[in-house]
Amino acid sequence: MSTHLTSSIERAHKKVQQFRAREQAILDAALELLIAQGEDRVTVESIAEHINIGKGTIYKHFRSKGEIYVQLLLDYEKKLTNSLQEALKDSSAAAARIYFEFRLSHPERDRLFQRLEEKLRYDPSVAEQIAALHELRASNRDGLNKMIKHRIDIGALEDVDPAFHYGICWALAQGAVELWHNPFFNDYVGDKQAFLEFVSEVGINMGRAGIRSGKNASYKAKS
Amino acid sequence: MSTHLTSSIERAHKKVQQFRAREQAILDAALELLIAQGEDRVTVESIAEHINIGKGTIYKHFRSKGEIYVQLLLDYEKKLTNSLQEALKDSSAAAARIYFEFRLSHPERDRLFQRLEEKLRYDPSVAEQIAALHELRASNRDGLNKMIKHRIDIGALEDVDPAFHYGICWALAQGAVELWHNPFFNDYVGDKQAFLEFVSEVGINMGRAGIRSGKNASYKAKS
Amino acid sequence: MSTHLTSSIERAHKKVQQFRAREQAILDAALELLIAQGEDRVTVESIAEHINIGKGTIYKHFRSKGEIYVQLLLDYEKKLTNSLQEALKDSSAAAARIYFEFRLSHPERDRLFQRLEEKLRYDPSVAEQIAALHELRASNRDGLNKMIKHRIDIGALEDVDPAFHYGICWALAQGAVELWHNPFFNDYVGDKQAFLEFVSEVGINMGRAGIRSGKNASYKAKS
Amino acid sequence: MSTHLTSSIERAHKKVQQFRAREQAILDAALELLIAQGEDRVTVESIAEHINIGKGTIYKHFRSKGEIYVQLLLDYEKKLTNSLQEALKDSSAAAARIYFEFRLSHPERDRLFQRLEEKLRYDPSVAEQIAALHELRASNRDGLNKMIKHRIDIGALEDVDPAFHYGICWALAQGAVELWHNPFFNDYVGDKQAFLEFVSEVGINMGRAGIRSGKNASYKAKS
DNA sequence: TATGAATGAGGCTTCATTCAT
DNA sequence: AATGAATGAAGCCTCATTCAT
Repeated sequence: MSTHLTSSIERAHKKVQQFRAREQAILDAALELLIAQGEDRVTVESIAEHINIGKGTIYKHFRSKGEIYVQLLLDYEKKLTNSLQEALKDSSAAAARIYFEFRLSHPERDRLFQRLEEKLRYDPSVAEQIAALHELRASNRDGLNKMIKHRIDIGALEDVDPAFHYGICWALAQGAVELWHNPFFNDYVGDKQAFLEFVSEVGINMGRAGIRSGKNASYKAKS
Repeated sequence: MSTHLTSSIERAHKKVQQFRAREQAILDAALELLIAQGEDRVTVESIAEHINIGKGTIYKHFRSKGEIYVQLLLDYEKKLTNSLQEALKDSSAAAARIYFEFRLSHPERDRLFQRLEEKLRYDPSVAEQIAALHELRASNRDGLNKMIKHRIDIGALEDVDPAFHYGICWALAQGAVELWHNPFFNDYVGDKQAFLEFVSEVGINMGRAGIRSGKNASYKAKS
Repeated sequence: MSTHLTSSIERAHKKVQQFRAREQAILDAALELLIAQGEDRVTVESIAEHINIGKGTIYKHFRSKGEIYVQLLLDYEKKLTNSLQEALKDSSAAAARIYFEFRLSHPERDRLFQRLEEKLRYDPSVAEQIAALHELRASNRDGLNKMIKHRIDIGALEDVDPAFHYGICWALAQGAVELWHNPFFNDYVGDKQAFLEFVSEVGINMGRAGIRSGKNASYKAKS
Repeated sequence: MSTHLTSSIERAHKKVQQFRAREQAILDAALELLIAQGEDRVTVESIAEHINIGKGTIYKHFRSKGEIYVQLLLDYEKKLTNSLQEALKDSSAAAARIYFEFRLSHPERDRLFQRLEEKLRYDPSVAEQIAALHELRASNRDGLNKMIKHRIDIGALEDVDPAFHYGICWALAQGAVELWHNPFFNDYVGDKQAFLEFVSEVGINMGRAGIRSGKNASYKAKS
């Protein structure tokens, strides 16, 4: 009886595990296809076929196509959070480096999530998860912000609104990612990998104090 | 007889003008709706309704939905070309400023065109126009390139592959545009306009010689 | 004054002539395009463009696209009528030869008209003209019929319902025309022209008395 | 357990059968409507409505409207193949009789398929199936050809290019089928069924040696 | 629970015909 | 009379989601 009970529990446990695994398989398949084919060409059916399950099964795990995508967004943001967490412990510029490296190491992925988020931003059926995503991102931002402030205080960064420092890093990373996918540049920039390194380098140094000329511009923080 | 002839010509002329005007109305409506609703939510029918014409009328002016979009792309690129032409006459940094200002002055528009181009890039039905677009852009790029080279020669810009300078400007502008649309940032960066100015400022100075630390990185030009 | 009047009449006359000529031009263009492109690919616009007139002009001459096509049908049938008229004066087999030659000399045209007629057969807007067409054809048929009867009487043709003789000639001509357009046969029958000659030959002799074996079949006329 | 398994398999089997049945229902509905209304008036929606299924369902079974039609073509040609196979075993004229009977027994169907094939012939989306169709037909043709050759050798058929014999049979059958649909003839030929028998009879005897007069025509095989 | 057949709203495009100039 | 811009019905096809088994 005891063995029976145990095995029953075990079986149930195994089932739960399988269920979880399948969920992950769906997410992996979706991500793979999204990167390979673009956001507009992936259908629920193609995801199901790619992992040999029925289309209906996907709807046992996710309430809509959108929910698959938000989940991907959340997972991605969590990874970034984890990477930053460590680097933010001291207030060095290390976090900036991590940030750039994280985003630029897989430009296709990064851009995909940008696009995905746009699609979902005003979809009421995933509003809740989008809110969770933004919360996560706010925490990352606040961590970086704190670091930026500290570096402004010690004179390492120019004294402007810390949001500007963050924003410009975001923008440069974002732009580099877009550029990566632009075939027009692919034919023009010879060594794309070297270029991304260059971007990181520039990005990390971008806000250093004393390097810009427009010292009296309106956006300067009033000391 | 002569007046009659004249008025006949005039009438024909008027007709042509009206036709052109309608074409422009379609383009304007398309642009307006694209910016307001996003690329995926605009239908041919909605464009037609927006200016109170029949769906079929649009196909008198454009062979496909895609052709409307390419036309918008071309018009935009031509405007940029005109703006740059002037500034590129001397080889100062003025062109860089123009470039940033042009792209950042209407971020919604700029981003829209980015997205549009992606959609059309491999659409065989507009391949020809896309080629024309790329030609135009290449000429802009070459103009900027020449200016960059000159500024490297006089020591004003760091001596790396000129494509890198161009690329990083493109990327920063691109990223700033994306950021502009990110509601997450909208809530965070207080004065968005000031931020864009900051971006321009940083962008223009980004590649100045002697301001970065990573002097021995692989991407440095061998002197 | 008289000259003035004359020239006025002349001008009016010329105008009428031009109008007629234009009508013929429309018909010619339609026929040409129909043969070149197939019945389903010809549009009213393409006809107008082909002769450099406005689309609307066509509707000054014909009330609908269908009316253009019926007119073509009628003209074709009239030509056949004229050709037969002569040959039917004596009651020799000459008419049968003329019939085959007429239909097989331009197989594309013949088949086109077959198709056109099908399209129009139940179009109420051209019912009247279709009736006229059938009347014309009936007169041709009756002429042939009379000849057939005579040849049965003199023992030159087998004694079956004359309609059968007519029908089988029609069918063979029709079939040969279809075959002419079948690419499957084009690759198979080496000398298409020779084949059509063979068809004519067989067709003319098809109903000769005393050559078939099934003498007691149900369709035999009871003598 | 065993019963459970069995019933599971049975259920799956049943499902497959139902799917097949529906596919056949679509084909049947399409055929019925095509014959009743003509090739140009049948829409995908009308087919769906006719068997009370959704428009989209049809696209689970066929990739395009064209694929429904090719399937009909293939099924038809296969039936003919089966019928001929038997008759071609000996080299008598039996196959010719079968051929005529097959085509003339359902003239509407035969003509429809002719028309359908024309429509699809250059549709790239069904090129593969059209090729299969032609292969099937070529095999039928070759079978008949062999029989014809044999009958020429034994002096039963006139010594002309065997393709001519085949072609003329095809043409006569084709023409008879066309005639069957021509309302002009419907009013004229009293007993249509008897007429078709007459056609068969004539067709089978058409090429018999020694019955034509034009013995020296260019198309004659040089003995 | 897993399945995949069924659904139908929604999008793009064509073209005969009308009508104001 | 000649024009050609405008129209909109009609057709094909896609795909997220539902639901019976």
